[in-house]
Amino acid sequence: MPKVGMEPIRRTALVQATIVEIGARGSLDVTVGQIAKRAGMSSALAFHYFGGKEAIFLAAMRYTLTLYGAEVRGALATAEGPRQRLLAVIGAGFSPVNFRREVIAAWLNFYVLAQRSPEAKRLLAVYQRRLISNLTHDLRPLTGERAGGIARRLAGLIDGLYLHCALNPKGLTGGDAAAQVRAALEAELEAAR
Amino acid sequence: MPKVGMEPIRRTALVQATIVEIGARGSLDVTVGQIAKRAGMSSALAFHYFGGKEAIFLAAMRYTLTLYGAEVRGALATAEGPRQRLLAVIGAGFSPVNFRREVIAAWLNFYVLAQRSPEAKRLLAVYQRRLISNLTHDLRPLTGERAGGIARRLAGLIDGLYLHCALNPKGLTGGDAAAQVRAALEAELEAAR
Amino acid sequence: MPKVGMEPIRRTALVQATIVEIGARGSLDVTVGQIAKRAGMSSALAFHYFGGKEAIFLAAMRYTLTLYGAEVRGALATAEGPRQRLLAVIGAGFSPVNFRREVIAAWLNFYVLAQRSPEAKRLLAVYQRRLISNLTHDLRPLTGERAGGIARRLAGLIDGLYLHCALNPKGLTGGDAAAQVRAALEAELEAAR
Amino acid sequence: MPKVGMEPIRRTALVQATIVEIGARGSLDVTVGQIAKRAGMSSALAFHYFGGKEAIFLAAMRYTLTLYGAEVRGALATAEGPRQRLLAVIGAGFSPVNFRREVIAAWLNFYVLAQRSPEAKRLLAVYQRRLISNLTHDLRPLTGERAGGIARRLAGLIDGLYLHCALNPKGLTGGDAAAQVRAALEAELEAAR
DNA sequence: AATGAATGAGGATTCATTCAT
DNA sequence: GATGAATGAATCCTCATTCAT
Repeated sequence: MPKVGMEPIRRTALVQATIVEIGARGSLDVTVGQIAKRAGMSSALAFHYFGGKEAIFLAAMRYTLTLYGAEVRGALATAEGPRQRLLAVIGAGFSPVNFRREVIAAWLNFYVLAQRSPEAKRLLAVYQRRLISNLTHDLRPLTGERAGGIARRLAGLIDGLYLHCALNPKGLTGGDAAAQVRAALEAELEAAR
Repeated sequence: MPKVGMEPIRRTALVQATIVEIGARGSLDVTVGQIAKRAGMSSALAFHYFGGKEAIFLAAMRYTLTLYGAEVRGALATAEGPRQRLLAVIGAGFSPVNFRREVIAAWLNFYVLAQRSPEAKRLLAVYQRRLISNLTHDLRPLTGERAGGIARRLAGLIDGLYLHCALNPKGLTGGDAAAQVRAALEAELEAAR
Repeated sequence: MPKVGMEPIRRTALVQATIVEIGARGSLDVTVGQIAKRAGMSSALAFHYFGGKEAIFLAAMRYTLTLYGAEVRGALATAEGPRQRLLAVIGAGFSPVNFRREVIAAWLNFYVLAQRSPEAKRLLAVYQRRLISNLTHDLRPLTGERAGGIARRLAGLIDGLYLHCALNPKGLTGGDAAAQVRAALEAELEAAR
Repeated sequence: MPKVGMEPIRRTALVQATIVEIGARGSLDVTVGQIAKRAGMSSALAFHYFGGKEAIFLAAMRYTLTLYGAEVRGALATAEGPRQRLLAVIGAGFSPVNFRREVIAAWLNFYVLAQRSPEAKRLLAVYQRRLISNLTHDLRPLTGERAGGIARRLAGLIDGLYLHCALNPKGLTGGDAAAQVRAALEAELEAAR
């Protein structure tokens, strides 16, 4: 029963299905047919809306990064003072929305995608730059010129813990991981005092 | 002209070719034909020796992990005292042998492989456990019961920096990365004092 | 904004777009979507008017043949005497209207279409019969019973020169080609004297 | 039962099957699967040996042109004097080997292929050049400076008659067609006298 | 030991065509 | 009258894997 204005609905369905499929199979070896099926349509329609598999992947990346960005902004909105803001930024990455099994697996595979897709690379680079920039901004009042280095280390730790969770989803909850990053932050603040 | 005793030579050639190919393409989407060609033999022979593509990948993982393990042991052999030993463990991961573009890309893809191959997962888990165990062992005399947490954070940071290098090989040298981990170590030691 | 009486306009637009597309791509591997797009409408509308791709092609053929026929009739209208009439028939095929790159390419592909479509075959056969009949009619007063053979040869030459132009549009202008046919006519007339 | 040295056999089988299929369907809309099936192998093997559909088509063209060229050379070998040689060249194109339904249909489609494939275009151009050159060479002693024009007209007529036969295989035998070209030759010689 | 030959299965992509609005 | 939505059926091409030699 065809209708008008389906495009955004279909696109969103495909993007979400893509993340789920990548998460389920743990790799980008996902067929457009699988994605389309999970999204409840034919693969031909997926091609119609996205033009190609790569474009679907990139849309899924953008969607994920947008979700993450929204979470960060939301957390920052209510945070007061640098310390609270740092905790907000850290917590956002491990919030239930972002720290789901499939999303984590998708992240991992976005790094793989970035190896061959310049646009994917660019998107990840933007994410990293923003994260480091956010952290640096709020570390500066607390740690002065050390802020940049600390931010880089915290960002590295965050991504590393994501990697560990991609390997062992059961072994490390989002709360555990966030606690680890907070502990690292405390240590760095302590050392910078 | 077939020869005897070729097996180990062929296997090694294939394993190294596998790492190079994964590095070159940035993903596990590497054909057995490509690997075999780079190793200078027919794909049929690759199958003869390994029995399947998965087995080739796993052999490449074991090879990489073995190399890494040897580097760690070598560095530990000459290190004296916990602090030196910690620096040795940290440095091993960023030594020129291990911190090469293709090896880093291969590592990333081993995490992907681990999503679908239990054996790959096991190998990576062993690696992580050993790393954390090594770090904990030498952190204990310096930080007591905090050692476990710190080790986990340092391990996470190490893997996270690998991830960053997989994304931007030019932006972060092995030396830079190692310095970051050492800085984190210093901060943790400072805070634990 | 739908209007009434659009049918003939739409049909003509589609038919002309078809010839242009066949000319541009040099083959019948033209999608209905491409044709419809060039004609400024959706492919669904093209189906609405023609019922199928084959019918669009056949309409394009009829259009082309009609144009050609009109050119011939127009040239004959002012020609006086058999010789003038022969030159008129010959010239019509190489007139600027018919001897355009895309029309020539379309002709070639109509021969291909005729291999599988009986209707296309019929249309081309009618064209050939008329051409030979026209030539024979005016050759008779000049060459008597030899007229039929000469007509067949002139017709063959005309189509052969079209073929050569389909291959190398730059190498042979319409004027050159017409001159060749006229030269052949002169030779035949000379020999028949 | 795999054997060694199959490549030339397979290639030839595919090339011949290609001509038959193009002839049977009357167009280049032939699937590699159909060709491979008729040649008695899987389509994967066809790709293995040729690398792509286009390459199969081009090989079929080269095969056809080579066959034609051999026929011409064979006929010229026993011909004495310019007139005999001209008749030999003319006859070769309509000999039973070349003037078969499927070969004629293939020729037609090679012209279509030439619209999009530069290599196909080149091959046809070489064929035309050789034909005209052969004819000119033997016309010169008989017709002097008129030779070039006559050769071009005869070549055009030959290709045109091929086209007519592609349309109506029953209506014009190879013998009829050859007779027409010979008649045109006589007329030109007569007129040039 | 080594490989050329061979294929089945699968996957991205295209497209003619249909249909509800 | 007109179109966006939708898909089934191809089709090209790839690739892991097997096998006879």
